[in-house]
Amino acid sequence: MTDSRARRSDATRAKILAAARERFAADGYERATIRAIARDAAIDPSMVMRYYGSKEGLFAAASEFDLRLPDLTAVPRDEVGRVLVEHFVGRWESDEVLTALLRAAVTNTAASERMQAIFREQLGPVIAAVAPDPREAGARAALVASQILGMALTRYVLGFGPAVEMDRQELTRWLTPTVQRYLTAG
Amino acid sequence: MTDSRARRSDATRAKILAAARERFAADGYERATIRAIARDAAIDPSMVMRYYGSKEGLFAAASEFDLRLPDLTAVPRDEVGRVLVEHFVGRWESDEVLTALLRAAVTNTAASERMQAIFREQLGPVIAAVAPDPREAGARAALVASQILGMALTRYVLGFGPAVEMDRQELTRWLTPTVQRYLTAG
DNA sequence: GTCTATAATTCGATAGAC
DNA sequence: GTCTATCGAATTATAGAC
Repeated sequence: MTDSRARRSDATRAKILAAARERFAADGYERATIRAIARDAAIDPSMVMRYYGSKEGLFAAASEFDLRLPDLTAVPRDEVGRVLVEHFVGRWESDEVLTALLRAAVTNTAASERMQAIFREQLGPVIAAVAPDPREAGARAALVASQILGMALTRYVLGFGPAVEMDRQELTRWLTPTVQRYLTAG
Repeated sequence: MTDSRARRSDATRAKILAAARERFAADGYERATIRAIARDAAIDPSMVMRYYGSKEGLFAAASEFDLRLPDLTAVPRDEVGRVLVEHFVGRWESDEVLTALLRAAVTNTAASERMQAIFREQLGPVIAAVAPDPREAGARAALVASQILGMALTRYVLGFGPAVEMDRQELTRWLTPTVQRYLTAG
């Protein structure tokens, strides 16, 4: 499995996925065409179909994502908001998959469900561990998602002037009390 | 200008705009086709082109919008957050243009600029009138937009379970302190 | 594994009859 | 004002040569 053919195939697959993430992040699901992705990856469009079967299959492969959330039970209770906000801002700016997922989720059902699954399955349990009542974890996760996704929408997708010009520290300072309250307020 | 031909023309235009708003709100800019809009309006697709010139022209006409924001200077300072949140939630649920604009703005530059213009030109001055420092009005408007648009995204566009199940009162109760702080905190 | 060629759709937009 | 017919372009996806 480590001969030259397998390695070449893996490299091609990786190049396709990298180009796909960029295009889906920049253009959304419909406008990101297989042809453009193949052009960016410097390979033939038919190879994309060969490896991933369809445009939907390609998106599914390109949008796998792990939030890598920290364990909030190891954080002082009055610091969980700041820790979570800083983690999300850093995660958003270091990986374009989240932007691709957000842009695609608005018009593509599969992408929307994946986004929902990420917040429910990855953020939900982390919140359940620190929320006053674990039964409210879903609602609290939705509130956190509304502010985090709203920030990402205005800053990274729509590019609203003042939202883009804000530096990370100022942004974190504003969002921290909001998320802290959504996590722990009674 | 009130003869039968002019009236029929106006009625046709109105039907087209209503169908366009529905389709743009449900499908976004790319997936909402002129053919589908014309089918919904029970007219010929070529009439859409005749009246609005192009798909972009149709979207521009269908997405004109007035937030109808209240005058916050007439509201007690510690109530501006609640008033603004209640107004936005009501506005969002009574007019699908905002949803159409949000869905289209993610992949269409013109829609994104229009959304930005709405928040800058309509929300900006209202905030400048109540913010501690009017020079911060842009940043505060962006923060309010991030929470309002994020709520709309999770609740009306993505349809996250817990965000949809929350009733208006509960939603308002959670968002009010956030917006109040973005408006008036020092 | 990689490519050419093309099928099969679908779209926005136009021309022109009535 | 309304319609039929169609153009030209773009897309996903497939078939098959090399």
